[in-house]
Order: sequence, then structure tokens, then C-alpha cells
Amino acid sequence: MDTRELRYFVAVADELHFGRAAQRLGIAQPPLSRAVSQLERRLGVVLLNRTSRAVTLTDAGAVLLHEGRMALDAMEAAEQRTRRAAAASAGDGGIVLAIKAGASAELLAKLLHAHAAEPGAVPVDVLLCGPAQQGPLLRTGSADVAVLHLPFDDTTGLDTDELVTEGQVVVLPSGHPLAAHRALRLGDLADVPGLPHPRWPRPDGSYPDGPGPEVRDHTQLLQLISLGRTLFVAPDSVRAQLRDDVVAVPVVDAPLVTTVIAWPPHSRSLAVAALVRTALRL
Amino acid sequence: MDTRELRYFVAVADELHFGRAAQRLGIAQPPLSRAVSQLERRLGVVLLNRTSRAVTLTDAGAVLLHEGRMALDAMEAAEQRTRRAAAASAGDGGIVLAIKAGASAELLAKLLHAHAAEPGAVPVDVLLCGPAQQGPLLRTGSADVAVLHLPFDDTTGLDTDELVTEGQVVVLPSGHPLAAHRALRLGDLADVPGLPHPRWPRPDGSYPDGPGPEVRDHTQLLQLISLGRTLFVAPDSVRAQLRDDVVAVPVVDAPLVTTVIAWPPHSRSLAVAALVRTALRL
DNA sequence: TCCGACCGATACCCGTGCGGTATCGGCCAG
DNA sequence: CTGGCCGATACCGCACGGGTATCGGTCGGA
Repeated sequence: MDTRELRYFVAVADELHFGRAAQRLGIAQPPLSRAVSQLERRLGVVLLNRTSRAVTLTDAGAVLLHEGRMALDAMEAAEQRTRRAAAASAGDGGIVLAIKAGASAELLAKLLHAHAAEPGAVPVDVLLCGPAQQGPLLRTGSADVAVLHLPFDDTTGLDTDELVTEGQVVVLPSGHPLAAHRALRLGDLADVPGLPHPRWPRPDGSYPDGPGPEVRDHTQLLQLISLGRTLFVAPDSVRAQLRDDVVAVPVVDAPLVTTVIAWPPHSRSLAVAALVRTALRL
Repeated sequence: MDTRELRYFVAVADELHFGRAAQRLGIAQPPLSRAVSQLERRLGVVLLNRTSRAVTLTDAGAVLLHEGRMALDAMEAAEQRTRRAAAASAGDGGIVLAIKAGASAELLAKLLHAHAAEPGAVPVDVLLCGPAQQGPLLRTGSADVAVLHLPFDDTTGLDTDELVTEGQVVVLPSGHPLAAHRALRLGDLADVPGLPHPRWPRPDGSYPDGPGPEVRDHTQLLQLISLGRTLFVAPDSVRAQLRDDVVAVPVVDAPLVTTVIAWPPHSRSLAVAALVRTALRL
């Protein structure tokens, strides 16, 4: 199977529309139709049910969409890591650590400090990324190690070690009535008048519908909270970054958040192994 | 990156010889040279150091060999699983379980029996394979679930659950002086006169050098043992399959063998999940 | 009921690029 | 110094991918 055919099929399966998929791929529609039916002929499997009004996935098509995405990720990972290996042996660039921007700041600082103190430590490039981006970055080879947070991030197919587990707090405007409580429950936060939950961008950049404000980063978020426009549930450790115009109140029934360090399962990099070892000693 | 170029590069990196690699791929040598240097140009990375007498891998080339193998496995897995998904929804064929031929026979029988008793159980095709083949079969999508044995099999990149842990025994001809012992150590078995360790075939079918007899399966092996030509160290559970012309003696310092059930980390198959659940209940 | 819009498939043409053969250039052995 | 080995280069023919034009089928609205 060819990557081209697979990329084409994934685009069609995503869009369920040959025209839009062709546009996304930057080609015309007829070659796309041809390539997909050629793939079906090669596999001997019907992947899509087409009518002139709708395109739907068959069971086999759903499998290929899922498995094919992994395979394309693996291809991209091979390419990225090869490029980075070449850059590394040319002397510039070290290993890349991906972490959600604004998360586990203190832990990250301690980790980088401890790592730098090791003899023969490889330089670490920190890649601050959006929510739930660390896993894909690892899987596509754009990063060598990542810090991620269960149960939010998906670790399937990655090797991990646990670093810390913590409860969650809700961050509220300091003047708000709820801020006076010693503890809260998720039910108390579901429909607070005037404090809707914020809306984060999806991977494709669009925002879900809802009443809350659209946010892109933590600075923006904290400002919106201090303005009394929204609230925010996050792990305990965000407290270290809060100023006194906002208040953190424990949420007793929020799921525990486990911070883990993760790497691709077949990693052979000694540098990654050393960094993980350092992290586990913290 | 194209699968064709990657397959070509992997072949050259394996053989470290363009001519042999071309032969293995079934093409002439010049297109192969061209494809590999085109890949290098596309990546902007030197993968091979060539002289007219020898070809060696660069660091980046070693990375691409490793990562590229994984990526090609993933591509093949996508293809295989799609084909099998189509066959499954056509009604024929169930999930494929890979297990080393002759290993954990009793456990396998219990598992299959328990699974068959479940309501709505999917049929299970058992794929008996050679040593250390289960991992690759899972990774290339030829199997959905496998039983493997630590520390012999490589589980990197697979999700696993432990089933049982057991010690090892040495299987000896019943008349042999060592057979009278209650327990033995690995050191006692290293150089037993007249009883060299058997030689198993490598994945490519060739045999390593050594004094022991070449063996291909357990029947052959047991026959050679009863003939007094070799001995064999294996997990406790092989005892169930022994006849009285051979004797099993515990090896006290042999590594413990853990039997695990494994599946690809991103498996979404409910049938696999059900089989794993059944296995854990045993 | 019919027309128009939408959507995927088909027909046909053109250019890129893959694979083949022939040959070159460098390197070690005898 | 020469023959043999090995990878690179040169050149050619054809298959295949991508483009435009068009068809066939289906739904919605007048």
C-alpha cells in the first residue's frame, strides 16, 4: 500500500465528501475518486458506500481509517526523527520535550534544572503546545518526550511513568460568592450564573458552541477570570501561578490528575532514558 | 515520504550492499541507487556512507532504519486488519490469536474453552508460530492478540496483562545422571558432555553455529532428548506434555517466565477486549 | 412534474517518473 | 598494472498520476 493512496482515503473518510477532500488535498476530484477506488481494488475490500448524495464508511473502512492514521503517523515520525537525528549529529539541537503550555510549570522547572545538573546532559528543547497535543507530537516524531496529564491526555501506544498525582481546584474571581467556600463539588460549578466554562479551540482551530468565552492561553484565561467572566478547573499545581485577584477552591469530587512522563515505546535514545530517570528521581 | 523509497532504503540498510538489496527487491541496481539518493535529497539527510567497496549507515540512517521498520509494520498492519475486518463483516473468520507452538498448551486450552462458553463469543483462529514471532505478527496486523513469554519475547509497543509466572525446568533423557538430581543450576547445564543445547532457526531460516542439533519443533526436540542428544530448558508448564522417556528437573536459578496476553495498543476491537477479560479471569 | 443543482464516476490527454540496459569511475587484490 | 567488484550516471520507453470535460443519478423547489 502506498502512502499517497492512504492519505487520500483518510481525507475522504474524514470529510465523507470527495469534493471537499480533494480541495483539502489540493488536487482535483476525479483523480481522488480514481485513487480511492484503486485502493479498494488493491485491497479487495469496499471501504466506502457511495450514493450520489452521501458517502459513508463501511466497517472495513472504519478500521482502515483508524489503522491508517497510526501508520501515517508512524511514517511521519520516521521522517521527523531522521531529520532530527541528522541535526543532532551535526551538533545543533537536543531532544524535544513537549508539554501543555502553562501546565506543571514548577515540576518542569525542577526537571530541567535537575537534568542540566547531570554530567553529560543533552540539551533539551521545550515545546509548549496546546491541550492534548503532546500525544500526537510524540506519535508523529515531533517530540522525543512529553509530560502529559491523565485522564485528559491519551497515552495509548506510549510508554509512561507516573510523576505526581494531585487533586483539582476551581479558579474563581476573588470577589465571587463561591470563592468564600472551603470546598466545592463539580455540581456546584455546572451552571453558575454569569460564570460559564471557557471554550478551548479544537485541534482544527474551531471553537465548540456554548455560552462561555473563547480562550487560547492561560494569560487570557486568568484575565477573563479576574474580570468575572469565567471559571476554570485545573490541577492543584496551578496555584503557584495565580495572582491575588483570583481564588483557588478545592473541588472534592473532581477526578485526580496524574502527571506522567511519556515517550515512544520503541525509543532507543539514551538521552530520553536519562531524562526519564531524572524525572523519576524528583 | 513514500513506502516504496522506505522499503528500498530498509533493504539496502539491511544488506549494506546495493546489488544484493536490488536482487532481494526484484529490481535492477541502478533504479535502487537512484531511489535511495532521491530519498536522501528529499529528507535533506545523508543516510549511507558509500565507497566503492563498502556501504555503512550514518547515525541518521540507523534512526531511519529503526523508525522506518516500525512505520512499514504499521502500514502492513493497516492493510492486514482492513482485509480481516472485511472478511469478518462478511461473516467468515474471527479474531486471530498467535502463540508459540507448543507453549502454554494447557493455559491456551482453558482460555479457548472459557472463551467459547461466553455468550456471543467471536470465533478465535489460533495461529501457532515460531519462537519470538508473536510480537511481529501483532505489529504487522497478522494477529489481533497474542500470548507471549517474558523475558524471551519483546513486548515494546504492545499493551499486555500478566497471566501467570512460573519457574523453569530442564528436560533431560530419563536415564541421564543429571536426571537424578532434585534441582539444578544453569551452570550445571552449560557444558554437559554429550548434551549440547539445541539450535533453533533464526527468523531468516538459517541456523547459528554450534555443536547442538538443529531443531524445528517440539516433537523433534523431545525425540532428540529421549535419544540422549540434547537437553532443553523451558517453563514448568511443559511438564504436562512430557512422556516418561524424559525427565524434568527444576532449574533454581533460571529466570522466572511470565506468560502475558498482548494486543496492539490502539486496538478498538470489542472481541479482543472480551478475550483478554476472559484470560484475566483464569 | 420538471428543471437545476449537487456529487461521484468516466473518458481522454499530457507529463512526470519509475524501471530497464549500457556504461562509467573508483578501489582493492594479485 | 590489470582484472574484478561495486555504486553512480546516461539514456530510453512506458505506466501511471493529475488535469479538463462530461456523464449519470438523485434530491429539492417552482
